[in-house]
Amino acid sequence: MTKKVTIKDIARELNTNYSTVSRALNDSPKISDATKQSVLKQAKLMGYQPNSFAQKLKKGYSNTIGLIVPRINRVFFSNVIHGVETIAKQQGFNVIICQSNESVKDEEDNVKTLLSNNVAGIIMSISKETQNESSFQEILTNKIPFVMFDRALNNLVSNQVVNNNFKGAYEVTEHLIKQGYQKIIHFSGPLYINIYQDRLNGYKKALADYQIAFNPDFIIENTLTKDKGIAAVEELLKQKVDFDAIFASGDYSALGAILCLRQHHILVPEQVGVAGFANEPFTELLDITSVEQFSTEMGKSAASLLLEKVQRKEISDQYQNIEILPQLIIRKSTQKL
Amino acid sequence: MTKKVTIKDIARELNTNYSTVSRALNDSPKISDATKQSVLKQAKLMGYQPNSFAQKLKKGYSNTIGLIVPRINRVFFSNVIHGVETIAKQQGFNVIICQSNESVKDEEDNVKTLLSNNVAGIIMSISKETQNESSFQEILTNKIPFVMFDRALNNLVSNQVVNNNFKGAYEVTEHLIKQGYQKIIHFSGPLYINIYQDRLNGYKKALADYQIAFNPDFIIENTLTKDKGIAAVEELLKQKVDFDAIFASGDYSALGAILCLRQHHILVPEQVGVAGFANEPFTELLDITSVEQFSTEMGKSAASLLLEKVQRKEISDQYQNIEILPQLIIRKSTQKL
DNA sequence: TGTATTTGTGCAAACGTTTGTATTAAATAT
DNA sequence: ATATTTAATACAAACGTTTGCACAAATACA
Repeated sequence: MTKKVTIKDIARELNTNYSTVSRALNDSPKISDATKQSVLKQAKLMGYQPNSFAQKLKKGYSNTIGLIVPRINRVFFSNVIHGVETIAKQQGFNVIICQSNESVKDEEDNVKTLLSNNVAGIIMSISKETQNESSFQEILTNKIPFVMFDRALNNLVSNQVVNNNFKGAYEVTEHLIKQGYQKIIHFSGPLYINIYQDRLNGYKKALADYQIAFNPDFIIENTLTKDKGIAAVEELLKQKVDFDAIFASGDYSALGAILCLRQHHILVPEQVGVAGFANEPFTELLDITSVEQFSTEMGKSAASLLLEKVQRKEISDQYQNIEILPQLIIRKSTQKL
Repeated sequence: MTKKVTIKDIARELNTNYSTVSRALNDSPKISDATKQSVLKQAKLMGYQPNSFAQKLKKGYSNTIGLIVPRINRVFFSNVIHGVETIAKQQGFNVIICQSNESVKDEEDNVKTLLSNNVAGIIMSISKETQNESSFQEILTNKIPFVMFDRALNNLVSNQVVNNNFKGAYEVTEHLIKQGYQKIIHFSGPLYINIYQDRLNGYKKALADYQIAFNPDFIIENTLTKDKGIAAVEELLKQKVDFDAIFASGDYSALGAILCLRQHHILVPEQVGVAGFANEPFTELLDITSVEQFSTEMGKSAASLLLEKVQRKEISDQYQNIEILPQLIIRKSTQKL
């Protein structure tokens, strides 16, 4: 580990004072162009790299923001991270990424780490375990800018960037109806999670708007995995339920449904239309209708919102609530016409 | 932003010197238990958070490592990140993640950022553009521990964690042969990239070992996308090439091949067996034989290796080369028997 | 009782910057 | 020519820690 070059070294070499070097490097108007040139040249020559700790210590703030996600290696979240990174970098900020592993305890640790790293602000999506703000109370009391995305606490007023799940579900259902499907099954996720509740509501509203009676038996609540999708269709067929479409609140269960239908030689979309939700990469590959959630956009929005707050040092009680409009992606699996 | 509590504040409150407070917080043996107690109590009371910049400045090193990947939101890389994070956290290190966006220039910027953040070491996978070490020369001259993973420069001696692509390809091919396939097409990626070259070599070796003549016409070099896979099969059928299996060096092109074959009512695996490489999530969903690369393990290995170097401050010329053994995942798409 | 040792604490320098103020030299005004 | 302003640079303090050294009090040893 060779000794680091400091501004003092440069100053010594140039027979000048290190404050001059500092100002020259920061392009201060008090320094003549000639010296700026020579300092810059010498700095490059000696391979000078500013010591960011010293800078941050002196300045009292860092150009770093924190990002807490439940899991880094999930398509949705890695896209959000990508979005956050993009905006942050544009504005000269670094991002420290933490994962909570869906655990409240880890979440709390992450918050501590970020705070002692003096981040300028924090963006987070809470873990599935998180029921209240105790794990990130310190953010709130420390009063640094804070933005929640996707999953948020509904009883906590804060800056938020969330999806309009209601609308997404409404559009899927509407599309199915317009394609001529009438008996639409809905695979829902656990209804205590608000996003699934919202989607169910969107589905109901669309039915109502098109004068289709809502049938509670058509709601199948499960965990939306591929296997649950298969099992659900298997059961429907066994019970000889009369249906002509499935709107699954998650892509994996939509896939399962399709695989099972195909197994039974039931044509998709001709006999049964199937749509998912989330626009997982495989839906494109398999031509499954789904709903794009613009995860990268969500990350960008969250970062923009946070950095706006950071820049103007406004920790006001003015909270902002940004809604991302999802987009229906129509593919073969629902195109009967 | 409330004023931060410092050790001086604590010292003042306790009518003692701040050096005593510092030592007490660091559990120095020179401090009596009584004072330690009272300091700790007071620190908690006042909500003290150490200023990590001051600490890092003073200590001259940080418990942070840098990670540069081409893209954060790729399944492979996000898994690697996950692995790195896991090990780093275990050992009390933070990770700063950067993405090069497959650009040499960004790569260079990332290196600069990381170095000025005084990271203790750097893990990276080079961009597709990167042909030599110029973009990260500074790491080498600064002599901080450095580990490359997956993509590495073949003419640069360094610590590496790479996949044994040769073996992976060999096993796929061997498996196909053992299933009774004899006329095996190989979709290869660009052969100037070493991983594809390695896979091709593995394929050739397996053929040789099982006394199957190598037919150069069976090698189709493209970019391994879904569309290229479709196009390639379309062409094979048009040319009436006699083949009974396809080993694609990437999963997407394997998928394309399957979709195209299905379109032409050719049964997979009965008439044609198809295998991919990388074990992308969708291969499991669609039952496509592929090769697992243990990306999370790769991240863990890279992090362990780096941290080992970091801990013992050994920047010796002793480089380590860790090989990850890939695993053939046999699924329906190649199970003729 | 006096000296040596241990134990705990205080003092002050240092890490590498930024930045307010002082100083000098040059340029302009009187 | 001298006084005044301006421009460029130098000096020094500060950011919040860690840590070597000095010191005082308490204990041990002779």
